[in-house]
Amino acid sequence: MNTKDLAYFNQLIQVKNFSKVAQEFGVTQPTITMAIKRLEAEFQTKLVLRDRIHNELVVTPSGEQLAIHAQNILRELALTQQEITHLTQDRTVLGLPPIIENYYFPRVAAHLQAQGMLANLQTLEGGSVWLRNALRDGRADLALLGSTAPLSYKTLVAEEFDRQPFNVFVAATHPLAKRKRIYFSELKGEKFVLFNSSFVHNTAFNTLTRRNHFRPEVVFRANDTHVIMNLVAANVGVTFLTDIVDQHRQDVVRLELLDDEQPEFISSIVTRTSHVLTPTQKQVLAVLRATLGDD
Amino acid sequence: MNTKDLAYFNQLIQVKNFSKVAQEFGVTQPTITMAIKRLEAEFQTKLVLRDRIHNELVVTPSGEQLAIHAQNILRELALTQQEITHLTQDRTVLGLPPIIENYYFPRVAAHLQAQGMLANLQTLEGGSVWLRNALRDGRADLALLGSTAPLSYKTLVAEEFDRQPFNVFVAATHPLAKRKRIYFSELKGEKFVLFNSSFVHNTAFNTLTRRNHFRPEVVFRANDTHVIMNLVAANVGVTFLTDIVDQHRQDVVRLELLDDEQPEFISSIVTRTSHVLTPTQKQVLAVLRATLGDD
DNA sequence: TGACTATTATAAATTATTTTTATAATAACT
DNA sequence: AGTTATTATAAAAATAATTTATAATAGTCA
Repeated sequence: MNTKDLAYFNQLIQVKNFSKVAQEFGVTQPTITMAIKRLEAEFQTKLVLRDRIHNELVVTPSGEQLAIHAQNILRELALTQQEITHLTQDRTVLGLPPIIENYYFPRVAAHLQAQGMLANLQTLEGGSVWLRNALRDGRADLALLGSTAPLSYKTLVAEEFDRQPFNVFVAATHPLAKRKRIYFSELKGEKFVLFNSSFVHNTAFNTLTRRNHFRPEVVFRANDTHVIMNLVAANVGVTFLTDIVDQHRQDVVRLELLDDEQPEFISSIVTRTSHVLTPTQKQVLAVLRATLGDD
Repeated sequence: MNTKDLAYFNQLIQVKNFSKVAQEFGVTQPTITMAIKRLEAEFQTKLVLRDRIHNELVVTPSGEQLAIHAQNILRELALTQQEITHLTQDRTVLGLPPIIENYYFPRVAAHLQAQGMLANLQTLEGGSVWLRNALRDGRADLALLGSTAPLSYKTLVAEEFDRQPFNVFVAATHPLAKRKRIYFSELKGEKFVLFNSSFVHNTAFNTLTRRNHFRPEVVFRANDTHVIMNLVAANVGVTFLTDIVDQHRQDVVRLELLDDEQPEFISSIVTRTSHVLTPTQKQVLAVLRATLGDD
């Protein structure tokens, strides 16, 4: 079976017009007719029907079924091409969410530079969820990801290297500032300044507010921890962050949480199950493990 | 790209001999040579190397990479064929682990029979783990599966319909028989008669023994709950089962567990994410939901 | 109604691809 | 050196895919 036929079919399912598909692929219309016929013969089933009454193409259940698998196969082929290109050109793309890039990466970068590996290394920035998908479809080869629960996917292998509790930060002048430890429920009624760009922080925060049955009043959301800390220092509100973004300021106090079963910021080195690592990628991985592992 | 080339390549990786692969596929040897050349041209990389010194075929990293994806693609194609066959022939294969078949299925069967659907329905028996794989590769279309944690896989959709706590069963003459509820830790030192064929029961049991730091003395394992119950009645040992396998006997007493965070026997209706259901399969699913859902 | 349009199907010719046949090349083994 | 096992190469043959040209079907509109 030719995968080209699957590509034709996949496109036909989308645009529901043989002639348009032919145009898009730069072939003539009978090519598409024949391709579909071949697939119908191969799977011994009708794939599309012509609804003359409403003048449109109807996809049979078998067609729907094939469409799903055709997509999977085409995705798999594209990924293969991506991976082999990275493999032969010795390209290494490391996915880094901003928080992890700020806190963990400088340490790693020094070691990588020392071994002359920073040159071949390309970084790809984005949120943890976005990067997970980038890793899945081959745009990245390795990634450091944050999560609240241990990552577990069939297509990805995650290796946890750090766990950080979430903390509450309040202005030094805030009534709670004298405390070292508080329960999250004590924040009921507080105003919050939150981190916008981190899916992980927000997930953890939402878990805690839901568990403690309150609707938080979020007065501002920022993408920069410095901005957040400045607002907290000015008593605009309190915030909820991990210690790894703390700048140890005089005017802001860190409070630990006393709650049982707190969410944690879990950092993991993640790779694709199906990916064969280049020597460089293996080295990068080794450096990541050595640098981040014994924390 | 022709998937036949992937099949040739996949086989070549296994047997590492062009001539043998040709034989197995009933083609001549240059066919294989050419197929590999086509793939190497397509992906612009060497896939295999000839190690003249050790006289064997070496697979390059790119080759390893392609091999992984070739397998995935071939599996996907086989699954497609399976699913379309079931779809066009209106075949429905329902996977049932023995415990679930005994307890839940009789109720369902009555309803299915009433609607004349029992004829087209084929059942496939096997352990929960084995059935999960059968479902994945298309040997089954639907399955009822037991598990200790909610099932969550990318390729499968699980719909929980029941949760049962595990219980301990002891002979009526056993010292613990007067109790209604016990802690699992109180079973330290007991002899156990266990269920052999259930992965789920064993997982749950192991979790509890590990958590309570003891090595259970298992004196017998059986595949039939009646055998187990007879042994328990005869005070050969105590057992650990869900209530759904209980036959409400006079000579055996059921004890509930008082432990926090007990494992549970979770029963789910499971289907494949990629699977398009036939009308019959939809009906079967509806009956399953209606019969099992409002418990 | 009949000309016109948009769409898909069919058949023969053409082109491209795959497989075979025949044979060469390489290197290990005796 | 001859033999064997293995893969590569080249030309011929066989298959398969695509195009060209045209038919078929049904809807649209004057």
